Amino acid sequence: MTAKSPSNLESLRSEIARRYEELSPRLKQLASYVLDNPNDMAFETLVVIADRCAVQPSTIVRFAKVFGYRGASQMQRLFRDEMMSIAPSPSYSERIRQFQKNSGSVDRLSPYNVMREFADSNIIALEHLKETVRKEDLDRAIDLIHGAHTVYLAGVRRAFPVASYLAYALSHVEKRAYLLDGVAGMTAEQSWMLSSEDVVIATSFRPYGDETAGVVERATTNGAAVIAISDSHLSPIAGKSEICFKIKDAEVSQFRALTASLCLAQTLVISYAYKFGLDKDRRPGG
Amino acid sequence: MTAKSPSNLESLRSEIARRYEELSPRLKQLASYVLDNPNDMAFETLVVIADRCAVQPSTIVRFAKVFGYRGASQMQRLFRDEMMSIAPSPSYSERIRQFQKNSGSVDRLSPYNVMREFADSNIIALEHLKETVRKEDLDRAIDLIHGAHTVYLAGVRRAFPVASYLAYALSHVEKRAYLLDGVAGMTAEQSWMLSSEDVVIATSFRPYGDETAGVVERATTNGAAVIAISDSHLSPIAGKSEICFKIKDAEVSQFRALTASLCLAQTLVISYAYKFGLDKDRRPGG
DNA sequence: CGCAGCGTAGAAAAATTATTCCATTTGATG
DNA sequence: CATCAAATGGAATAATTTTTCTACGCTGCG
Repeated sequence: MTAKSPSNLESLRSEIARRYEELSPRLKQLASYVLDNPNDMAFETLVVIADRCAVQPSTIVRFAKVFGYRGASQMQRLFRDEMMSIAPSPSYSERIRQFQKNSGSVDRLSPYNVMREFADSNIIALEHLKETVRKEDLDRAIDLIHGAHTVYLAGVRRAFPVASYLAYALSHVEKRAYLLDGVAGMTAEQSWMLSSEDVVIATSFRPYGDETAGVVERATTNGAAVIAISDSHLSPIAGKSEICFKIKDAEVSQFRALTASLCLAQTLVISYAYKFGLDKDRRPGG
Repeated sequence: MTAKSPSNLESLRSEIARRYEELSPRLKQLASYVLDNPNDMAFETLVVIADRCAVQPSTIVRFAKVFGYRGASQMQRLFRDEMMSIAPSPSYSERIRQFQKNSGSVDRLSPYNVMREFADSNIIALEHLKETVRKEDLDRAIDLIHGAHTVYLAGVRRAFPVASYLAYALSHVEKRAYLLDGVAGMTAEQSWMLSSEDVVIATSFRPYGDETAGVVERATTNGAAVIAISDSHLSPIAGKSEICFKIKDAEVSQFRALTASLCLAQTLVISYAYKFGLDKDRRPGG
């Protein structure tokens, strides 16, 4: 009876369904509960689950063993994993950890391997991005951009490439865009122009630059909406923003990448272009 | 200390953000982990969480108490509830079906799907990068950078973020780097400085900018080595360069990305840092 | 009617997990 | 430089959760 145990929820499900008829009454009872309440299975303790389907805790253990698991905990893990993969922040850190564990060895620091490692980390970051960015935020951001007279881009140091890319790309989809580049130390003067008709897209990563925070400050004072791209809800720009995209970019031994942030930036621009006019045949990305 | 405790994740989040500054170092450490890894909070045991953010289990309990909970378990419940509400009854196949419906035809241009498509394309581009970049080129490029007195960065328009990122990153690993930004129309004057001791990293994509080509021209005249990052061996900068990395970046309906190029840029900088000194304890990627 | 075999409940034991407590460190202040 | 309060780590303890085990009851069959 203790043979192969299904190693993913899907196959466990079908296994339960398949063998349902041959189960004893109590196990049937439990089986249908298991199929109907996967999230209880993921979160609750045996006592709670047992209680909810009027069964003894030990029955759950028996059930798990019938399906080839060592114990109920083992079976529960399937449900948790499943949930993890659906849920908002699907174990980014977990995957990174896994990945970094694998890549330990002698020649790890050779340029070629650094590149591979970087590429892989970025891939993970992009997958993470797909799973964490919320539809609604994107939609709102794009509407904000559409409504704006001019979009101002703020970002210094590591965030500067993001800001400059946005300025470039927005101009190419015929959206008025102004890069607050601080040339000639005129950040303050530049941000003075912000009005309630405008939108600021501020990008800032730890350690947060004062300049960007200053721009955001000024923006809120002047009534301009702020879209933040940042790495934490604790960032000084997150609090004052209309929408905050929390991006988790790849990191290889302390060096952080921009891949995910730029992917989001591109999404914003292109979605804007798709949604609000701009002749599709043109080549804004050239 | 045991006052009102936030009763939903959202308010806990903002409460954490609000009081972040007044927290002790360890609690801060935990706080940012808590904000960044909600699913770990929901699923893992205290020991595991504690381990992952390099803190004692007891610290988590203390943290929970600071925010008004009776214990860590109480606080964890919030995270679980949140997750529950997000994945109401996440019949797996149901979800899959949902997803596939979304990504077919009608709604393909919705921001959310644009982002997914973009992320996927970038992933493919990164896979491609891993396969096409040659070890030897990387090694030579890094040696060139090492040998250079100063590294000059050239790149306009779409290539500008790459150049600016390189300038930023190189400075942070203590390599003299100078961004030829063309401010005040001084590209010519700026590139005049190039000497045979220097190296130029020139980035240029179709349609190739004259400015960058001009810099490369000047560099070869002055005897400076050129490392090119471009999309074709036929590009005007490819011919005159010591090394040319041919990058195929992702492209979603005419809009091209920068992911692969930036990944390569990061590889160059970090490999350089690994290979030639720089105290590893420092944080150049900040 | 008694016996065998399975299924079950529930208590007891084992394992795991959360919390408390105290000694030590840290950092600030007079 | 001594002193104190706050913060911290880590072991001890408490709570809980899971698993095992045993005894009981039911059902079918000789």
